Amino acid sequence: MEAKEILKNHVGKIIQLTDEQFDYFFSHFKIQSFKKGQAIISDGDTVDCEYFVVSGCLKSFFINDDLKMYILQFAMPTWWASDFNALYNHTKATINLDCITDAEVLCLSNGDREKLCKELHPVEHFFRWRTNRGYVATQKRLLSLMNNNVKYRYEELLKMYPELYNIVPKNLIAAYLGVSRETLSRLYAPEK
Amino acid sequence: MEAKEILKNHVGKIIQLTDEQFDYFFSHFKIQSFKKGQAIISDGDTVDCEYFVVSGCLKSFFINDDLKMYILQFAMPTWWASDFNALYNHTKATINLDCITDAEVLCLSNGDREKLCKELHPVEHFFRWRTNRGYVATQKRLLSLMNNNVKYRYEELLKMYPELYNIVPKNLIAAYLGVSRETLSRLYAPEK
DNA sequence: CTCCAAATGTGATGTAGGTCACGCCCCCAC
DNA sequence: GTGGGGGCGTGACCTACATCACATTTGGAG
Repeated sequence: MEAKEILKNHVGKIIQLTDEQFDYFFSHFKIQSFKKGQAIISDGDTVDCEYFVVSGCLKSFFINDDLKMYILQFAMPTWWASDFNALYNHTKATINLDCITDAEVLCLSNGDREKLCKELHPVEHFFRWRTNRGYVATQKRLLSLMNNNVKYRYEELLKMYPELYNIVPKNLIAAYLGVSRETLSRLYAPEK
Repeated sequence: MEAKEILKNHVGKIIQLTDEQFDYFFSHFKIQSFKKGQAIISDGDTVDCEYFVVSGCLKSFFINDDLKMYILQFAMPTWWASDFNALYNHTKATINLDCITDAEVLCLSNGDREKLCKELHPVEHFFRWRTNRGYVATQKRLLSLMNNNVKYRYEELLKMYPELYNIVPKNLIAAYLGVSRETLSRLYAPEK
């Protein structure tokens, strides 16, 4: 399916736009292709865009002073990713975004999003809906991190996103769960 | 200051409404007063409203099977609180909301919020802005929970919200940090 | 096919924070 | 005043997970 179709489908689940409106909306996106391992946003960058994933898989992550990586989000097709803090507040990136697999994305600048939200009321509604979902999901993850052990969190993650199991190496899963790769590896080790 | 003034000030920082528009907006809110310790939302309730804090301090929290409490949010004046997951998705509450101190709130129903968002484009913009802030703040907290130890998180919290130190007992601070009250208490114990 | 790097498994040991138990203080309701 | 419950400190011990070290497997580039 075409990138445009995928976006149209996705947006169409939440709001109705006429074909002309959607064409206008879509005209603000730029399609970009990236190779596995390629960086889209790096720590310290100026962040101008958010990215709608058409194909492939991205990760957004934070690297701490000890070079330990924590993954904020895996972004699969129809997910949106960026360093939203830097994007909204016009600060330098503290979050990295790169490609776990080859990927195609649709790129929308902060300015164009705000322009579109102003011009087309339904678009503003769409982005409110999108952020609501992210907000609620992040709150749930925060609670799960405090309340559940690694094994439970791992199984929840795989239940929610089974496709990750095949695409994403375990060390990255561990970095998402906030645990060392060794501990994750030992979860299903036979009793000694 | 009047509840209406406080809300007007808060909303006015983000969007411009005419006086008539704001009066109309405000007419959908109900003011409510609660006593210290009183519950606003309890686990299992149907959740109809979100709450804008005019005075006092609320907490939203989750209780797990072992009756351990995890605090999602302290809500001070001009903050919004609810079980947003239940509210948006029309499910039963899994999050509780109650009063740490006597409190006055402005209550807005889910239906009225959606109606206002539809009728007044700026209102939709306001709520998008509000959720964006919550989303970004929750992501930061998630990273901090994975990356920083208790002492650091405690000091960050007090730096960000110094007023909590005087209002909120330490066992609740611990429940926010995701740590036992004993550990929090030992943070500044003299070396043995 | 071959080789190297990335991914993964696993043992030994260290440590932050949890849990349980107990005691004190303070404040407010009666 | 006094009794009781909430808030808080602290000792003893426990546990989940981190860290370091090294071995083994695997898959993709040449």
